Amino acid sequence: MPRCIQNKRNCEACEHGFCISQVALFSSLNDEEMALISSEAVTYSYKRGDVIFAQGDKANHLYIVCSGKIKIKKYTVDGKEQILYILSGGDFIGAFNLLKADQFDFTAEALEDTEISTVSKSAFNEVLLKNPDITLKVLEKAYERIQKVESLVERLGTNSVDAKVAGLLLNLETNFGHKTKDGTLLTLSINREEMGSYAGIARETMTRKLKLFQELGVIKLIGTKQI
Amino acid sequence: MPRCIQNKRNCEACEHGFCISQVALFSSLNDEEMALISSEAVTYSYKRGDVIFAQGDKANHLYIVCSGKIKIKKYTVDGKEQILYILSGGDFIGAFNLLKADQFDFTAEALEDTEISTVSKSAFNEVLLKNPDITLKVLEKAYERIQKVESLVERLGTNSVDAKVAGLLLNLETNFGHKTKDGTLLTLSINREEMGSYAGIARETMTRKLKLFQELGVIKLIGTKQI
DNA sequence: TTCAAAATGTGACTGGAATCACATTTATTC
DNA sequence: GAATAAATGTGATTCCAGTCACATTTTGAA
Repeated sequence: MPRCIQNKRNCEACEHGFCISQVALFSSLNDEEMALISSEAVTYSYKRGDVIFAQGDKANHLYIVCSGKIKIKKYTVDGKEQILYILSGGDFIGAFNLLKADQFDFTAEALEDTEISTVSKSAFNEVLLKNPDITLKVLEKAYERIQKVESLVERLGTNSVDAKVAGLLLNLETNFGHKTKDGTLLTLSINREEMGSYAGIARETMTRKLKLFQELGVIKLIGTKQI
Repeated sequence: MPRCIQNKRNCEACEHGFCISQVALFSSLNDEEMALISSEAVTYSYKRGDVIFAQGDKANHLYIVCSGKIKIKKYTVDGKEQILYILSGGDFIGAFNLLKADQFDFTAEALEDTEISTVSKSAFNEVLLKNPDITLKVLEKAYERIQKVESLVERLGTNSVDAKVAGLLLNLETNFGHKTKDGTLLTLSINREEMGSYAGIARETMTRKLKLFQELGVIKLIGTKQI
């Protein structure tokens, strides 16, 4: 069950009551199935810093990001936070351990004002059984996630901190950057601490490396939120 | 196409011509489907150090480890090798990017004498289309892989090198350890360099930490290959 | 069995990131 | 808009893992 149930309600952004339209997974559903999921779905609102679910919580729902951004993170044994993914509109989490209602082994936290639709696994499974092709789409998404986290391993395995920062910037650029006339503009929803936590380095080091990269002319910092 | 085709032949370990029996994925197949895959499958032999496939190779086959062990690794931008997984009998790789015949983004190398059966993706897909329940099993395996690599991220994100080594040892213990009367015996198929490459630290540091752990009485080194 | 090659152990050194402390800037709340 | 809290920048310091060099052991091939 998601936290912050005080804001339980339907999604305002779309006609289905929740954001099916945004999720590629459900694009092949017919009206009936769409209705089934819609009737089951509940949307919640979160503000920056709100915990959506935490490591150890029961994982019996599927979480779809309608709008905003969230971070998926783990805590290392020495208490550091390690970010695994940053999810935005259309992304979902909690769908891969289909039938097993086991526990989350990571925490999800909102990075900005975010709307999340939840669907119970039982409803999701019901649709899945009738639409085997959706299983294939889920598998595709699982593969994408594998690729993402494996390349994160590659970045974390690097010794050079410069390379870690560069890798992070490239990753953020491809996922969240917008092309403009003078290069790619990246509007950050994460602070320096979180950038460090994603790249596996300390906050201060991130600050210093970004400054260094700017001096080298590779990037240009606009305020503290845009690159 | 796998490398080392000089040893192309059928698997000696089982009656199907390749090691279907070992793979949980195929346990629900009927004789006909079993025959289809078997007729397509080809088994190859590798010795320690042999490359099975490399980053950039065309990924149009599924690789099943019949016996032995292999490592799946990436190279970081600074040229270091980073191990992602160690696979042993019954494990497989190359099945998640089903229809896409794209390129491998990692390298597979034998850690010891190893037999690998390969099945073309087209044959695999054919069986998959007729057996939707196998897709679910594939998804389960994908989820297992996600969990493995995500916990690797957690370990690599740790600052404490002691914790990295401890994490590695626990991981190896659960996957490859054998219980004996005085604790768990771990027979290593990887050397100190590779242990370091899995844990994200240098070879010399691994040597030193193992020595330290032994002095602390946490582990006992038997020769260089058993813990 | 011998010899060469690979793996491991070990000391010395160094660099650079983590950490700490605190000033300064930016964001939030009332 | 003022007050407070959070985020960021920055210097100083420390420490420990990476690196290099080389001795020693183990392995494997001839």
